[in-house]
Amino acid sequence: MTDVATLAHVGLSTVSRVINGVTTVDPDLASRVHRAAEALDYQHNLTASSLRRVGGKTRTIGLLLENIANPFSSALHRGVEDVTRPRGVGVLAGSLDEEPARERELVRSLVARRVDGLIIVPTVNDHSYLLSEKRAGTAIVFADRPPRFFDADCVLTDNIAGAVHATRHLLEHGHQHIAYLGDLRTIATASLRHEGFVAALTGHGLRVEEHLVRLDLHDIESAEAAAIELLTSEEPPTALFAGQNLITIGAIRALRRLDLHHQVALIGFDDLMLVDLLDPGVSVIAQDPAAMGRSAAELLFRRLDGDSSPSQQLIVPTRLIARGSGEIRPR
Amino acid sequence: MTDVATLAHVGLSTVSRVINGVTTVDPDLASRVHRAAEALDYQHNLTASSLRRVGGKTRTIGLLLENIANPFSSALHRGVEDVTRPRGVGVLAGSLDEEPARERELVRSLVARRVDGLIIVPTVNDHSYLLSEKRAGTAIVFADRPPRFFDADCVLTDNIAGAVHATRHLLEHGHQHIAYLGDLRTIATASLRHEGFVAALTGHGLRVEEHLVRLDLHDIESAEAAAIELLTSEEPPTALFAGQNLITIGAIRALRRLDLHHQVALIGFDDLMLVDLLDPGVSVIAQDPAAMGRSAAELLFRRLDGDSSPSQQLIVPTRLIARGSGEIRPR
DNA sequence: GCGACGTGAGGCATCGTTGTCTGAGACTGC
DNA sequence: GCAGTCTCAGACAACGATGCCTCACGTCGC
Repeated sequence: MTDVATLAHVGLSTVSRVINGVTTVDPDLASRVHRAAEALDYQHNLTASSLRRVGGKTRTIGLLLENIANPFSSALHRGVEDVTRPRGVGVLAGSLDEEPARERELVRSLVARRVDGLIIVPTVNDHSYLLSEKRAGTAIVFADRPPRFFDADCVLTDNIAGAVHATRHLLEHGHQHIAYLGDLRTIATASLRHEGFVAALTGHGLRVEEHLVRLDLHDIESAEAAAIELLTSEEPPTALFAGQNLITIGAIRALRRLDLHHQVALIGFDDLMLVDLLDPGVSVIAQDPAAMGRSAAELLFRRLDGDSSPSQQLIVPTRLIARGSGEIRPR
Repeated sequence: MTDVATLAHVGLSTVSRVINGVTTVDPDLASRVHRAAEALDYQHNLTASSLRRVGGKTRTIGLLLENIANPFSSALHRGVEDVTRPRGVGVLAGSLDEEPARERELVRSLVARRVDGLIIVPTVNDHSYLLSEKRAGTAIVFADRPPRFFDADCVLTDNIAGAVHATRHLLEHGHQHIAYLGDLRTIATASLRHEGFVAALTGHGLRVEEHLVRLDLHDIESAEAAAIELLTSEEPPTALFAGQNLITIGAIRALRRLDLHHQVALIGFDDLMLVDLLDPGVSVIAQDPAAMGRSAAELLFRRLDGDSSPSQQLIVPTRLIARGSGEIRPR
């Protein structure tokens, strides 16, 4: 910048003014500055700029996802990007892999980089560790899962309503023995879905058959194994409700392996690509991760723009997509 | 930091030394500094630090992908993350959506943030615009697609070999009339795959039947339409080779719509989730995007660590996964 | 006992910017 | 013609850290 100033025969401040588009600069000087900047291929340094600027915004936010590579997370990421990009804000994303230590470690490193805000799909079950960051002025929004012991905006899927919807759908198709395959109980969304499942059954005057409930499944293999075990047991279910997309895949595999995919009903929570091409097509409770990402980013920017109203909870509705597997009736 | 120094009754430099783990500090002073930092919940400011440090590394890299949300890109992203994380390096990722203007715009914004390096899956067909960044010391690695008019490391899939492999596989199963459905010709990988297809046919003594070649397909819908058109034409192909995953999905849809999925063979380039559960399973040429991401990141760090040897081209092999659809014989 | 030397702490300039202050010069109104 | 006002450019300090230099102090050798 000094070099540009020297070459253009102007003061340092004038260069700064020109770069920042201040209008009260003589057009002649401005064009000299531009030519000099061009000649030296000068690149504005945003880090130095945000260091000096009042408020010190870095125009960068942090995004903590379960796993960047999974379709739900990456769709959410894209939703966030669609909102940040027009504002010229960068996104530093990281995967937590359900490890609480990583969440804390990544938050630390993002705070050290002085991100303006954080969007977190949390794994930790106590977020009081974020209090000091919040006091320091970092805006924080939670997505998909709510914060615990901490007050912040969040964007959630209506997990209970979705699970109730799925379960009722199966009940309405005549099923009395519905199995539930769920993710780790430590994951808030997983326990809410389980809750919805239980609520729908009891609301329908049925008892939950505990032998048909399998929790703490976290990958395709364990879900497949659990489903096979259930389906080959003495009192097998006539329908399966899979609490999450990898579990749904495991369930599909199990049903096909046992050649029961036309007999036993299946509904999965969260949509999957290509399942419409299977026979039968897999019915799902679809979430809208891209919408969640967009909403989370919008909430974050509202805070960054100075909104200090009480924290909000946004609920994104789910929708049932009937494709065949959820409409199979019991024999 | 000044506050910490005051509270701990030490000099500013000592605080800096303690924070940076310099060992020549009196343990007594060090613990006083740590206590003071704790009490004030002091957070190290990495941006200011990298501004002052010699070399000025920000410990952040930029990653430009086709679209963060697509499975290939997000797997590559995860591969990059797995290498950057242990080094405490952050990743700023962005989607280009095949728009050259976005590539230049994003590179600009990343350079303004003074990233240490860039990993680019390019859309632009002239990368000479990167010369000044390279001179300024930004390490640059290309992934999936090579740079043009610019010298840099790159990590590529063996597109020609993969396409040859797929085509030969179909030829070996007796097909003489193979259709090719390809992505935008402006995309380097797409044109290489087409090239491989042509090479395999001519190498087998066959002419390319131009009426069976459809290029510039970029989404599911256009691919499906093109496939339907081919399959319902007067001289329909007995096998399809789909040049990319969305095209493969379009082809699957078309075959099912026409109920030809058990008659007409199909091989897709790039693997897809769940296609093993379809009937028939879809045979594919699988790439390894996570490995590409890891390799790209490793090449980048080698440069950042000072390696200045001539630029390398790393070729990641593909592998054919036979699942049924590619093994259908012509009638 | 004194100078040379090694060790570790503090002072100060500095990284690349921007915000504030000052002042030169033009312009207006009486 | 002069005071007052307005406009715009440049000098300078500061953002939060680190690198270099200096200096105090203790140790060692002669």
